[in-house]
Amino acid sequence: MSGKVTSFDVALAAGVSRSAVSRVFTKGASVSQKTADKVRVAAADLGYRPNALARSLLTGRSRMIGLVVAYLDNHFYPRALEQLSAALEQQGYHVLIFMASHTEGNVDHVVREILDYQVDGLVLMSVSLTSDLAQQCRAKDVPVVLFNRRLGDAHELAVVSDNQRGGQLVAQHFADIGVSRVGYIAGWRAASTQNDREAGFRIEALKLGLDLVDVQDGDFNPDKARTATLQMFDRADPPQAVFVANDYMAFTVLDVLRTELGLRVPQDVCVVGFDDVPTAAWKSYDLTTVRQNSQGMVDEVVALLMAAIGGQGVVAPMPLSVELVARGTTKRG
Amino acid sequence: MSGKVTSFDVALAAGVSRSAVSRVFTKGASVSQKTADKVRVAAADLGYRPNALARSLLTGRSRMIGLVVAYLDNHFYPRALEQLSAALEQQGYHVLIFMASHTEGNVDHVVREILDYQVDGLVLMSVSLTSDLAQQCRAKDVPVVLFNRRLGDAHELAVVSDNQRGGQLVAQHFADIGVSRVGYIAGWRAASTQNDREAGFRIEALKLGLDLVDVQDGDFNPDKARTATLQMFDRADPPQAVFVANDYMAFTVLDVLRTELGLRVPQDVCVVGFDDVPTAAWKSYDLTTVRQNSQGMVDEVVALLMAAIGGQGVVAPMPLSVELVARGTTKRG
DNA sequence: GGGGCATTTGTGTCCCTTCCCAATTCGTTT
DNA sequence: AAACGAATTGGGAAGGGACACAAATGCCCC
Repeated sequence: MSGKVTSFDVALAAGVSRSAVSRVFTKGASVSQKTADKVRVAAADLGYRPNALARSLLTGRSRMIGLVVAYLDNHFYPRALEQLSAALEQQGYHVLIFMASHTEGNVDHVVREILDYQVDGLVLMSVSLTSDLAQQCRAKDVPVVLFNRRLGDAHELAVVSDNQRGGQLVAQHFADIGVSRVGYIAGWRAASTQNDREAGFRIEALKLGLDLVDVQDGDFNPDKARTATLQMFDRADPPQAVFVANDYMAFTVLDVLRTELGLRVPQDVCVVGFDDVPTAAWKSYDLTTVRQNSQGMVDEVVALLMAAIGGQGVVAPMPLSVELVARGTTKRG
Repeated sequence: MSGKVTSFDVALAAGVSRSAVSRVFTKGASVSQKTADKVRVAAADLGYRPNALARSLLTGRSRMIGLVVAYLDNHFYPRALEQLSAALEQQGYHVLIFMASHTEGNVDHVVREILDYQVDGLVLMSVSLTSDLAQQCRAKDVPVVLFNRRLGDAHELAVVSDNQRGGQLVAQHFADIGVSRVGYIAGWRAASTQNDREAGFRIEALKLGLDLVDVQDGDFNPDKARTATLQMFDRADPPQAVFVANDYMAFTVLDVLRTELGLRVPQDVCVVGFDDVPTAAWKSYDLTTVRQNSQGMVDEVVALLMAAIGGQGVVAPMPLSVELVARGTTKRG
């Protein structure tokens, strides 16, 4: 029976005006207790709920945040998504999501579509934006927050971990456990996370006198990581320890080392990943890794969004601190 | 400069009326090539894009689908989410997502909020709805599709696999590989998937003369699954093979068997899961499992939604067929 | 009881588009 | 060239609700 109940219907039933109804559902509006009750009864009776679209059209705020996410197969992102969604819901925002995995390179197209829905802000998880479109977002006053990626733009809002420090920690850990010949399996070369992790690792390795035997490209892709691993160990003096640019690849690396190459971890070779996804703690992998504070990153993203939407000038925050979690894949002796 | 560009601005710039502009952006409207060009140039010039909210308000279609998803830590759902999102995007729909993991029991509240945004349809992934709210959705003419769960309502739209057949396949597989004493670690007892899998397994096990030594509750929760496993194997004659109600728990079961109980899989005990999530194929687990055709399920969901939105009467489809994928955890001899 | 102030209420116009309908233009036919 | 049907165009309304403003009511106190 309640096909389309409008504020007018409720007003009629409650014997008040449309605005009275509106005010009852608008926080902080001036309504007497008596009318509020009348309206609320009538509304419940008719099953009325304000039309969020109509409201948004008028207020200019949709209370929707657009989210573009690329890799849900990397376990880091489902968790981040879950946390982000929860944090935004708590602020009364909803998430309009878009999956970019299959739309390689052409994220602009989908971002524009999301923008059509008048989202109040945009979060990009490991996805880039052309500076042209970033410009448009700024013009439309839609804040854009990058999650787990920097592009290097001057006034971009990016939330990242201290990836360089993470790489550094790995090198130190290698030194601590007494390995000297090390290898690195890189992520996607265009990603700031990859480059920062590598830089930190290289610099610290050099400082500690570690011998970086080999570096291979893994592209944050398990298949590539497999090839990279085979390549890296197809030599007389393979590394004693491998740093893999993220956990997702590290799992494959471990599988290849054990299953295809018949090596024992950590006795024959040590492995360290990056992210500390839940799977890393599973006993079959028990992977030593650098933990990203994903909840902290998400909180920072939300804080940034809220501030920007509120019209406050915001600046990109400091990189979040990371910590090395030592597990079985580097337990020697 | 393009703070808020409306169709009026474009009309002015192109020297036509608002309606002309609208028609250019409405597929299948009658516009001459000449005006279309003029408008398009002006629009591109000003950076104009139609306001999806205003459009929806008028047309009564938002081209948004509400999605409520509970467990993103179970690897089955990120993949399903990715596929669903992709399939809907292809149909020109967008996904308004809501995470229910933390909002135990009270999904009604969030569904109502999503409904406020005038979504054209609703997908619930392993989440239930009170019949009261389901009634409201029907009244509002918003189709609700259940993914991977049945509730048993007469005219509910549910997309599920043939879970009973899946349980049956597992029992047959156990018989094939020559084990007779078997165990079952159950999922959440209120879930139709759990009950169907168990029923199929029990019936076929009985038929084949397998001895169902023990059944423990795992609640689809790895922690519970750990306890369940310890319990199940704390006896003189433990099962030779265990069927676990989903892969997500099965991984933990494998870890417990190997690490905590020192058992060899498959030599000492065989394990079979359900879902065939990507992780099941990873060499460290190499888990025998029942494959759910997740893409097929998603396609069915989308087809159902599109038909219902299009006003066609729709009925719940047949359960999708499953297949047993034999891997290392049941490779005996 | 009336003046003055504060609170509550209703009216009107707007948010941005799409759709309906009437009016105009175009192309074609006899 | 007139006439006619088809295609295109612009004006006005509506969709559901919020906000500004003016009107009305309530309240307190002298």
